[in-house]
Formats: sequence, structure tokens, C-alpha cells
Amino acid sequence: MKSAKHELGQRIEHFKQECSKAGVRLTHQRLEVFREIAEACDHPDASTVHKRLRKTMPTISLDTVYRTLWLLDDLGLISTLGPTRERTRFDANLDCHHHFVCSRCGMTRDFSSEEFDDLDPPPSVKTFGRIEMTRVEVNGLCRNCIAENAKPER
Amino acid sequence: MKSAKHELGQRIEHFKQECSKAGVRLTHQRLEVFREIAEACDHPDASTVHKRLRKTMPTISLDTVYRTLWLLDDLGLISTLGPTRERTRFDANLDCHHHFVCSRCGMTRDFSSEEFDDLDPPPSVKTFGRIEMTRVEVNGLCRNCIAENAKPER
DNA sequence: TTAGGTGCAAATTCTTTGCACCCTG
DNA sequence: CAGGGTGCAAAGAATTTGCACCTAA
Repeated sequence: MKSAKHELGQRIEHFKQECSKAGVRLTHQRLEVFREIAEACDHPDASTVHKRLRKTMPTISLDTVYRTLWLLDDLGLISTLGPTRERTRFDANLDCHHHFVCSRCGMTRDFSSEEFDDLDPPPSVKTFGRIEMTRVEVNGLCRNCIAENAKPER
Repeated sequence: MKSAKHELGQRIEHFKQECSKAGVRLTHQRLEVFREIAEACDHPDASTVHKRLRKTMPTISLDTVYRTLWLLDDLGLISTLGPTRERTRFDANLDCHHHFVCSRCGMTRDFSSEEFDDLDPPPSVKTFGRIEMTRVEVNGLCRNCIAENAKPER
């Protein structure tokens, strides 16, 4: 719904404004990468975006897609699913629980909440498939990152 | 809380039972990998687990850690954060929204819910840091995976 | 004993980087 | 026109795999 056609034009306008605001050049490649992500509803990874774009831009390179995706992320125009630029992380806590994830360093901690354990997704979600578990992810800056907010991290 | 010391023994017992139930040998390496994950509260990645284990088992290899982690995951003894074995995925939907993620194939779809938009984490979460966003992740099997449930996927 | 498990090293796969040429502003 | 941006190819990381030896059952 949110990515509906009638909004796409506005979002592309916004993208153009943000580029010029940030002093970043508006290239054909950047525009198409943004459009592809904005139109997709399946949250593709870099290589999928590349594959799709090649149909209309046969010469676009995978590394440009990577560079552009991270640029858009830095500009706050797109975001990533799960902890950014992180490896797969493991969890041995099988009880129902929820996560706090630092959006800067990826620090992750469990917490529990009876209220959150009983969340009931809207009926429309059932059209996607069978629901097995519902979990809350809280994002924010961890104490550590707040403390060293001035220092570089990445 | 959930990983408190007094529970560790029970969890290791459970792990041993599951191994024998699955016909999988109980090796020193597997036990230590499981113990490390069960004791850690920071959801380490494979290489972090390896690094920690080398202090007490200098010869354990990184590939054994990988193999063991996925084995434990298959046995349902641990789980992963975010979409399993997936690359970084991107999201251009900046409005507040929530996700349905297929636990088998990783298919991800957005949905919205006013109720979920206003969730308020328990006060204890504030001790981790500053809260910026709260989002619900619904896990389950997507229609596609339900349909081809018999076929191999991975 | 003996098949499954491990360590090592090599192979894959994914992502990033250096550099020369191109195109936006 | 100038400097940022792109494509290409090569480098770097992360993860997986083949194989011979080892060990739990």
C-alpha cells in the first residue's frame, strides 16, 4: 500500500531533493536503483536489485548497486532489514522474548514483556501465510554509542 | 534473565537429550559451542563464538563452529536473528510499518497496524539505550512454502 | 570397531576497492 | 571544465566443502 504507484512520483522528487541537499550528483544509475527499491515490495538484496536493473540497464555494475544502496542508506532514503552490515547472529534463548538492537553498532539484547508476547497481528497478515511467532524489535542507540557519539564507528 | 546460571545446567541436559534423540554424536566441540551460545547474552556471530572458544579450546576450527551452529539451528536448539542465511536486504518504505518474514524462504512483506505503531516497551528496556523505533516482526510460513512443503528448499 | 565428526586447506560466494574514463552540475 | 561517479577487474571477507585422520558410541 505504502509503495502505491501514486506515491512513487513524490518519493522520487524527495529523493532528488535529498541528493542535491547532500551535494550528491543525481545520476541515471542512482535514480534507477532508488526507483527499483521504492517499487519493490519484497525487500530485495543487492544482487537481486542488480539482476532486475540489468533488464533495462544492461551495463550497470554490481558494485555501483552496492555503492548506491549504502549511499541511499546513509542519506536516510532507504533502510535495511535486521542489523545493518552484520553477519548472521545466533540466539539460544528459545523462550518467547523480544530484542533491543542498537542501530549504530548492532548491539543486541533480549527483554521480555507479557504484553508483547500476546500481540495479535491484523487479519490481513494471514494472507501472507501461517503465523508462527510475533516478536517486537526495538531500535535505538545503545548507551555505548550515545557515549562515544562523536567518535567514528564504521 | 532467561540465560541465568541456574538454568544453564537444565539447558545443557536438554541439549544432550536432543542430540541423542536426533542420532547426533555429543562431541566436546558441540557441547562447548552450545554452552557458549547459551551463556552469551549478546547474540554473537560465528566468528565471535570461535574467538571466544579458542581461549579454552585452542584447536577448535572456525568451520566446525559454522557446522555446529547450523546443526543446532536445524535441531531447533538455537535460532538466528533476522532472516536466516540471508544477505542484507533493503527497504525503501520509511513510514512506520511492520514485517511478515517467512522462516523457511525468507520472503518478507510489509504490513501496517495502528495498534502496533504505538507499542510502548517496558521501562527496563531504557537501560539498554535510547529508544528510537519499535517494530513488530511476524514469523511464519509463507503460502508458497506451505504449498511446496514437501520439496527441499535449502 | 566404525561411521560420524573434526581440522586443515582449498574453493565459493559476497562485498569492497583501485583506477582510468565518463558525465553531471 | 572539474571533480564526483561508474565500470571493470582484482582484492578482501565470510562461509562452505573435500578429504584424511580421529573419536564417541
